[in-house]
Amino acid sequence: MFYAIVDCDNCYVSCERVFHPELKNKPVVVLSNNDGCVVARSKEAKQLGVKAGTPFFQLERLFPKQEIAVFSSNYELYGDMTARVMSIIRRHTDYFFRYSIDEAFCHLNEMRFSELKAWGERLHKEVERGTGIPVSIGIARTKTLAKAATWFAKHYAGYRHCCVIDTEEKREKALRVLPIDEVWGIGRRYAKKLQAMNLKTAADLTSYSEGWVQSMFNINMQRTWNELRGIDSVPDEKMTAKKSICVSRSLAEMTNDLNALRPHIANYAARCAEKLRRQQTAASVVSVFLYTNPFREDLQQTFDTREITLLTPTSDTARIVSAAKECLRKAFKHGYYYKKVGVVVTGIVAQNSLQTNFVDYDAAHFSKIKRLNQVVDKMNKLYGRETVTLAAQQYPKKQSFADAIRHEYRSKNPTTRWSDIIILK
DNA sequence: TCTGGGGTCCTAGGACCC
DNA sequence: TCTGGGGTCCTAGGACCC
Repeated sequence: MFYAIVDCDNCYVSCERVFHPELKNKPVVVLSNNDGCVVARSKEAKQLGVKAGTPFFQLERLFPKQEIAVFSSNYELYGDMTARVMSIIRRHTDYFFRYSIDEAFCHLNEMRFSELKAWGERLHKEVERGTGIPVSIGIARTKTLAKAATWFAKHYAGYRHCCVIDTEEKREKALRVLPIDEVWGIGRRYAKKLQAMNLKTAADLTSYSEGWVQSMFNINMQRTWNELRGIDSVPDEKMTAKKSICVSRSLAEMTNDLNALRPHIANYAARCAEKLRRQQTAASVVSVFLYTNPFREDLQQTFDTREITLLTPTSDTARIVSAAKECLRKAFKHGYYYKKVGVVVTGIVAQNSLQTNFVDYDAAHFSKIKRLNQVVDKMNKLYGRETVTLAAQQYPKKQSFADAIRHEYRSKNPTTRWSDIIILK
């Protein structure tokens, strides 16, 4: 069996470019929420030396002479575009699962090199034709090697967007070229540690014994070591079922006002409930956290969190919002300026296997609430996200959830918003 | 002035129990 | 005077991913 990983190139930038073809071959970046820092860069922006995570306010100072196109992040657009990419991938394989917003792993049966290569090149073409988004494809016997293959597909045009590692010779050659810090599973910290020991490529790592790797690092590095040697060690299940759901934001402005935090927390809690329902699960623990701004060294710092365990797991918006509001009230401390706040739900179970607590359980009420939430989800899907909300989710001054954070350079939503689509007569 | 968001896993150490 | 030992559970912190 082979794994293929299909990865959208510079995903957010590619999504924006579909509707701005004039930006092809130009430096483009996409910013995080609040227009905080750079989260996606086009190839040209990378070549200019724009680093991931650069704060936006530094960009102009660092690149005064360059014309760089800048977009605020527009997750509605990226979600819709990548869903289209995924549906095309689905048609090309018997089994696949989404790994992140812009990546999917596929299982491929035993095929010869020429067939694997042709499969990848065909998929690339169809995704590009169907969505306008370029993808890179890596194929190998383990997920880590497939990831390595996509690195080659992206870095060498000769692979025509698809690199296959199907023999021992190719595996060994690839490892000798792949820099240690490009290995999937080795981040900045470990890369530094390995480089300090004079290990520079993936092959340098695999030349050491498993015992050495285990004693110097941990079980994760041992898995990576095995995967690089061609032994499948990262099971699919490890990467699918979600154990927690979190919705959080940095606020546009710090606040020490409990009332100002309430609508934020209510909205994040409501979004958690929606996510639970979408994946047909329920949660039994609701928690809220409040951070001050770590960059403001002149101010007192605090990290406050509270959680509540519900008698029965639920995905009901009203229930989760009210629990979150209670957490907020208990966690909040006067005299601190909070900057980042969020809601986390854990203790997640499948909705159809709900362990109900009989003290808390009323079948008729339960099914009413379930229907209510279904109707709300449907309306919000049809007419836009905040068509129906709880009063607690309302911001003063009729702001919407999306307006409550800064998005100065946001593109329109040509694929999902009625108002932006030309109506045919 | 301005510094993202959403996840997972492992490990060490403390609390607690018998 | 002398200060057990093993198991489990929880939490915080640190590492990783996109």
